[in-house]
Amino acid sequence: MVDMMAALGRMKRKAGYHHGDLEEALVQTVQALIERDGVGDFSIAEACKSLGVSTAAPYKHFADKQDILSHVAKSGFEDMTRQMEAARDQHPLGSTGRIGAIGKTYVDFALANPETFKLMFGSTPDVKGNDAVKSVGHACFDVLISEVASFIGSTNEAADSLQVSVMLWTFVHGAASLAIDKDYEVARMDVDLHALIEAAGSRMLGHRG
Amino acid sequence: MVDMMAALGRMKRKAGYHHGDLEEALVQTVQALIERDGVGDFSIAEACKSLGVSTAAPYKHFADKQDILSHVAKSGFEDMTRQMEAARDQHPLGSTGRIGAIGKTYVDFALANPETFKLMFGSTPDVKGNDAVKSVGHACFDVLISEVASFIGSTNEAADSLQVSVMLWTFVHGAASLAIDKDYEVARMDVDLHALIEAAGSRMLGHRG
DNA sequence: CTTGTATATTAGCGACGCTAACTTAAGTTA
DNA sequence: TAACTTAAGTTAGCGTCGCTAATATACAAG
Repeated sequence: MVDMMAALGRMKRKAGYHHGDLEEALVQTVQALIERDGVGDFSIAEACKSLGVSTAAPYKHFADKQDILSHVAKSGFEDMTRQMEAARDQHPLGSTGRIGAIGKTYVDFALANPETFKLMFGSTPDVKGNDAVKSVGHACFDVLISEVASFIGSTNEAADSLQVSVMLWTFVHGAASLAIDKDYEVARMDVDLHALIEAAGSRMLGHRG
Repeated sequence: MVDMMAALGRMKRKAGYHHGDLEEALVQTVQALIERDGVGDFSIAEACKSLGVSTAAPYKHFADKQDILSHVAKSGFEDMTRQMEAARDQHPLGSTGRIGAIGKTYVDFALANPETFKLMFGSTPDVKGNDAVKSVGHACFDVLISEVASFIGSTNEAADSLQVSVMLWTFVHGAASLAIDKDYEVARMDVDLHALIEAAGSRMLGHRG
């Protein structure tokens, strides 16, 4: 018993105190469990078991379950922002390709991390109210919004760029949501997501009707 | 004690057996609790308490919690379908007003029953796999899809009406989702939903570009 | 080496989902 | 009406979970 615990401890210890970095390890483990079981069905207890710590240990690092979820959501926004910026930067300045790349990355992130995506944009009050989450959320939105704004703003058509930004975000978010929830499948529609987004995007960025 | 129980029983008895119609009462009570607490936080136990039955009673009518949720989702689709048909029928045949009315009802239903809406379109496998839910879900989709199809089909533009249907559904679903999850607010955008939908709808039903 | 603090443990409470065994009421038949 | 069947409810209890209190332990600093 003591031997096992000591061995486990050695495996996970990296620096500092007993576990090493239980806080970061918990966020990663919980994120994996959320993707496997869903936000509603995962348990902190299982995360503890797989990390070899007691079920009381997390409460030295987090206030409660919602607090852990907030950290997972924050990490998700950081990842998403990085991916959107990288995709955007592969297209020349001022081109519509930059906007398309951001939108496609938005959808691809949702498909790759559906439950984390739902956590990020769902309405759990404690997560949404968290200041750190709000902050990284704004940074993430700004990548899309400011890109659209700069493109529309540099066009001779004087329509408000904010309205177009909202329209694009709305559409891309709807596509991501219906795709990850398998609603297209349930409605017996097989949808080419990237083509769909391109078609809608050109209508919204083109002449107004 | 016996008096209390007898009195409670009398209050709720309407027809048939002990409670009257615990099955229907549970679906309604659970739906209300879901709207108050969210799909993830409500409890069957509280529904039982408020109905004056033991916590074991529900399992004479439902297999498990997911089964109750499926019945709530089914009821939601039935309500939504009725509302969409009623709104559609207030506009003349063949007009775009019929499509707009359906879309607006979709969003209004989501705003009025946000947690039920998330249950209906979220990806809980047991709920989505339920045959009764699938059936009423198809009926609901068909109201929108067939209306769009009949409008586009009667137009001289020969584009596939299915693509436009998908685009409209996607947009309306995104607007509903971002609105009920308060994501527009978090991104500091105040959005006039009906105007947004009208603007996007006219772009999608208009000339392609 | 002692002291202080961050980190972890054990033990346990209350709520929940669900089951097993039992009781009661409603409907059926003689 | 009395006996039987079955649907609908009860009580008791198991295992899991979120979270807390009290306690132990490892590291850091003086």
